[in-house]
Amino acid sequence: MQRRPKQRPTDSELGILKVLWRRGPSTVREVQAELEKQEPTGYTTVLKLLQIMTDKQLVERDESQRAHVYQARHSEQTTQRRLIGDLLDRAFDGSAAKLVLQALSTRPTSREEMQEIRRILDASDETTGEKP
Amino acid sequence: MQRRPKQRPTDSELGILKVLWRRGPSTVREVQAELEKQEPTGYTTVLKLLQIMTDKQLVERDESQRAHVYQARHSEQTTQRRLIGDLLDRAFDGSAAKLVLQALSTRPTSREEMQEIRRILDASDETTGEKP
DNA sequence: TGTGATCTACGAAGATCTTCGTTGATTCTA
DNA sequence: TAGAATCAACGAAGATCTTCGTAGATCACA
Repeated sequence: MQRRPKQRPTDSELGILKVLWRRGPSTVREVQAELEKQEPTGYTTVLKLLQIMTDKQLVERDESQRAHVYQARHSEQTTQRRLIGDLLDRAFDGSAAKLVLQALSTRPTSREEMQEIRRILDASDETTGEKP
Repeated sequence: MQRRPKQRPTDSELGILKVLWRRGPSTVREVQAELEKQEPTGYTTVLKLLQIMTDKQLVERDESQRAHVYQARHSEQTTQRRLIGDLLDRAFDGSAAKLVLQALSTRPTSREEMQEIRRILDASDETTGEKP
């Protein structure tokens, strides 16, 4: 009854990754202090999660100091893309366009951001060949 | 140590919802037969999941016949929006634009779909006031 | 009518997830 | 140098997730 090892980070793991992306390499204590600002989080809870995340290859551990230093193994952007790819396959038949349309109609988007999206679309046009 | 009841469907539950969206109201047997096409899935496994999904309010059950008939409680579009909103909050600081940019740079998008996205952007422009 | 097929309900096993207490080692400090 | 603080490691508890076996009710039909 074994399940395929899921590389997708859980909610708690994602919370820790966010801290590591923001702070860079950090000790358990430092991560715990950051998380504590948002909601009560025990020290050993964070430690255990980081140990599990090390096993899962989500983070790397530097044991050269007594207080081990952890850092995210993949960048925020890479992780975001994986999460999107995951969601695409699970709920959008793999169509990025479907997801984009839903996303745009769900949340407010600033003018600058919409311009940026247009720029991406235009750039993509050029690579695939623009119509005369 | 109780967790907040998560309304987000799990992967297996999403698989069942997909069938219900495609087929409409269905019996356990019908759902199981559909899932079976993709991978071996036991009858009681599907039954149990549908019972749990009934408790979670993900589906509605019509017990007027011996073979109960289940149907999705929320549309595919509504569920997709919830999943996006969830992902936005968990990994994109709530910014739809960030997600859209990553999605577009991750998966190939057809010309027609890009046109559709532009149309959405333009329509959004009109509501917020176009620049002179 | 009786036998086999089909259905729901129930519980349990094994995996994963999250939290936390305890232990023993190391470091700091009065 | 003795006691306090800090650290990693470990295990366990309780929740959720997924799968499946079994029991009991109902139905089809020979």
